[in-house]
Amino acid sequence: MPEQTNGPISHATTGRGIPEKPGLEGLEATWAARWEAEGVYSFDRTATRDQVFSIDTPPPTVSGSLHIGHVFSYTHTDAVARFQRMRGRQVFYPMGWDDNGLPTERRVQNYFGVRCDPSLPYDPDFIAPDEAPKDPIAISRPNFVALCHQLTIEDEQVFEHLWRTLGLSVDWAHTYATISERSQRVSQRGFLRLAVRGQVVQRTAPTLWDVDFRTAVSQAELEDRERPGAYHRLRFPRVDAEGGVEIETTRPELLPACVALVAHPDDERYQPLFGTSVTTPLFGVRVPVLAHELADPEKGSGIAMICTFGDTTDVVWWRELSLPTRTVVGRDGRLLPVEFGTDGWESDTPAEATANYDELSGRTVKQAQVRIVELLTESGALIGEPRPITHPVKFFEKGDRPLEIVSSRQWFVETLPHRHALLARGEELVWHPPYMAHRFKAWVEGLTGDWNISRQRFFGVPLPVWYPIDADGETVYDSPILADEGTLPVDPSVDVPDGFTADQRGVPGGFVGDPDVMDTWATSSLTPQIAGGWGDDPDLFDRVFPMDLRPQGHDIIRTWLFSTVVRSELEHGALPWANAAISGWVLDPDRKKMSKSKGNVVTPLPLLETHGADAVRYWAASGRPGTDTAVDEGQMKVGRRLAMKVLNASRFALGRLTDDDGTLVIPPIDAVTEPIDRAVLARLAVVVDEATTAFEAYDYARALERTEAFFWSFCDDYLELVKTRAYGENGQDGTASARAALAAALSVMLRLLAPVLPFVTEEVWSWWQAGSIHTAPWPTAGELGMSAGESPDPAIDAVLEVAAEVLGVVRRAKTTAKRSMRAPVALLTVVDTAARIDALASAAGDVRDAGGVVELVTHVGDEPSVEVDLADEQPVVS
RNA sequence: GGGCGCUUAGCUCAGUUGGUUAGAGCAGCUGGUUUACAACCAGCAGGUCAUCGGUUCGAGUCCGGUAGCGCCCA
Repeated sequence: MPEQTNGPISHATTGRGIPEKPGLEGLEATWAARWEAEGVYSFDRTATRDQVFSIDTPPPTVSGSLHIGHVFSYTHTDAVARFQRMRGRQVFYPMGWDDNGLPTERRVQNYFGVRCDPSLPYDPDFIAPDEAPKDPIAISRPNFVALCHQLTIEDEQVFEHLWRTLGLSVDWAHTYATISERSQRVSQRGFLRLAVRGQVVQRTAPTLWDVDFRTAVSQAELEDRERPGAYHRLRFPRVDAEGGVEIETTRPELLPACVALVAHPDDERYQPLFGTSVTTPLFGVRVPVLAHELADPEKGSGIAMICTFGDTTDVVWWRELSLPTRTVVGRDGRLLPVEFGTDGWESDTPAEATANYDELSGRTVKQAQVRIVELLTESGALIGEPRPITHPVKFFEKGDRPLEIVSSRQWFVETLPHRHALLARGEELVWHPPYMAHRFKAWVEGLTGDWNISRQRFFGVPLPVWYPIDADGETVYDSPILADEGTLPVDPSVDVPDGFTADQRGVPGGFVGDPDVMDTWATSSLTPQIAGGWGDDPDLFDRVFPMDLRPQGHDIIRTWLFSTVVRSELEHGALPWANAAISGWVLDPDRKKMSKSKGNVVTPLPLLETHGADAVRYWAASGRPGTDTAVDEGQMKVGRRLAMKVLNASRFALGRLTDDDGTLVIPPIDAVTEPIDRAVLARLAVVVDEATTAFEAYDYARALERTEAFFWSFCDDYLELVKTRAYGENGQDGTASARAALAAALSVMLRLLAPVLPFVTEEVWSWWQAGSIHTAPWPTAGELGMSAGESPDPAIDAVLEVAAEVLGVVRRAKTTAKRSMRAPVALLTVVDTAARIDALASAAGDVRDAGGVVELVTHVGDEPSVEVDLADEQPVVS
């Protein structure tokens, strides 16, 4: 570890000296390599929990494209991490790669031109073709998974290069991947612990289903999309009375799955019908007319048909009204074969019903809708023409066709029973910015079901479960065989449960592995446990968990943040972290949301190469917490200008501290005696307080803004005012004062800027200081001769204020007269209050030097004025 | 339909418990280069703080209404 300096200044310079022509080129590669070699960011795992600042970093999806949004939010986190490190905390800042799940599957399919067919045997000699063929090659699941691993390793290297170029201060020794063996072990262990407590259970239940991916999805993965549809008005004849009931539906093809009609209990139109029955058109199935509050009297005719299942409301009705299940939509999105007149499919007209249904069987829901409308029209059950509407339809967020709801056997993590506890955790968590807490609250309050974690996919963490096969060859799902925790991770399609032998797989009296994998969120919800070594490294875990900080985007509050809180609540009865810092989105330069389909996604590496890492970080750190921010190359140029200014101003300031023989002379802080020098340090002390307070509240943007504003005025005014005195060539008094102030101010400013501009500040630090600036102590007001929270002495502060103002008037006069800034001022006459004249007197020499003033005359008077008499010009009065 | 956020200079944004004349950067304009910096410096100009009303001695700031934009959830 580099040694930390105690004060701001080390008297014997240990740096490598000031370069003639400093530059920004190549700083990223140089310092990234040096930091790695010297272990500047390595986590000291002997630190106790109160000394540690631990961060649950979002593992980026490595199969996704590199996106400027990554740079944005990760920079915010890194700035906070660097601040905490300089404050003396041991920062636990691991990086993860999210390579688990569907995005990787899709990328592998497209990249190699393959598709997974789990029925095929493993081919040990399979090699992916160099170029993806037009028609995908079918390969076995083990071959497919191998390709997934192969590709993610390449993708991870691309990301790591980006992070290192950006200068993230992560400890690369703690890197993890969500599909790695350890992640699988933690994920499966988490599942088993839930299973033992009965908090994850298997049941057959209505499941949101994507017919293209052929997998279940969870509520958190839904999104609504506006789609055209049409209301079809259908007439249901009454069973024991004349007349009929007219309902409206957007999904007439689900008529054979109808199990009831429903209206609002207060709806007077339908109250006489409650408790009676009607029959479905075409199919002659008797269904009851029932009452439920969720029926909307304003919608359609005010009475709806309940089908198993058309939408999530159907599920609620089905469950709360204890209705039977008639499944017609299969997992491929086509209508299943049905024989009316059989058990569960009773009909008044079974032959006719079956004949009608045969017209639909095997068709997709879309095709079936066309056909059933024709049948309904012929039979006269369709009243009028279908009425076109646009309405929100539920999609899997990665899917292309509307979700269906099918009844299937799945594993569910219970969430609904813990809703109250989860809401309490949401209030306990400190949100930055605070209003983001609403998103979490609204999501938890809107939960409609437990969390389905089974996915019928190939690349993922397998459920660590087998099932016995009875003597008749039937799988006994009710008696799952859980894996032994000591054997994790397991793959039930390869591994054999205790008490069985491999040749008993799939035979009567034997066993079968659960074919499903877990939802990626079932693993990603455990990133604090994975990164912290839960179960594998309890010593580490105790030092880092619960973590201090979860940084993430607001778009994944309902998924990642929510699921992580659920798992920590169920497993540890605690929050997984104390703080959540929610970053905004990056918008394209025209402030539009970036998306692949729009083709406006900005990739980060070219920007880093053009402007430099510090400049890109400056742009990112200017985006306030939680605020959406547009990509702004102008802002990056400003950042680069700031970095250049840091180089030049530092070189200049340090040059003033160098004696003729080239040695750096830095007087101690108590050599600062001149009022104007004391004033600048007092102002800087206020900035230190402000920046510290801001960083403690995770407001890196405010800290940067305050520091930057001070730095520019420091360069524009103070540096100009003291440059001559600091030289000590004119034999002036106060040279030591100026030098001490310059050195102290520079040291403090560099450290204030270090979290945002790690490269240029480290470069300058290395000129004159030992060790890395990133492990140097965060500056304090105390080292500037002030107390924390102390206000500057007004009389002292006025010296800098008046001097800067007068200098400004002199500059304006020269600019107005179109003269060089070097043009001499023959006579400068200042009239002001006695106090301000006194203040100016304290800095008279500096003002004369900075303004090129030959003669300075001051008067006390009621009407303040500054008169600038340039040689050979008319006097300019201000 | 419910909730959250936003609206300040041409653009992007600060403006913290209400308190002098509302600030910064970018862009624009006018000038200036040889001992830190032309990838620079100095200066100038630019605003009915979305809108209407209320509280107050005093409102960009607090309260209410309206409009527009964005997001989340139904």
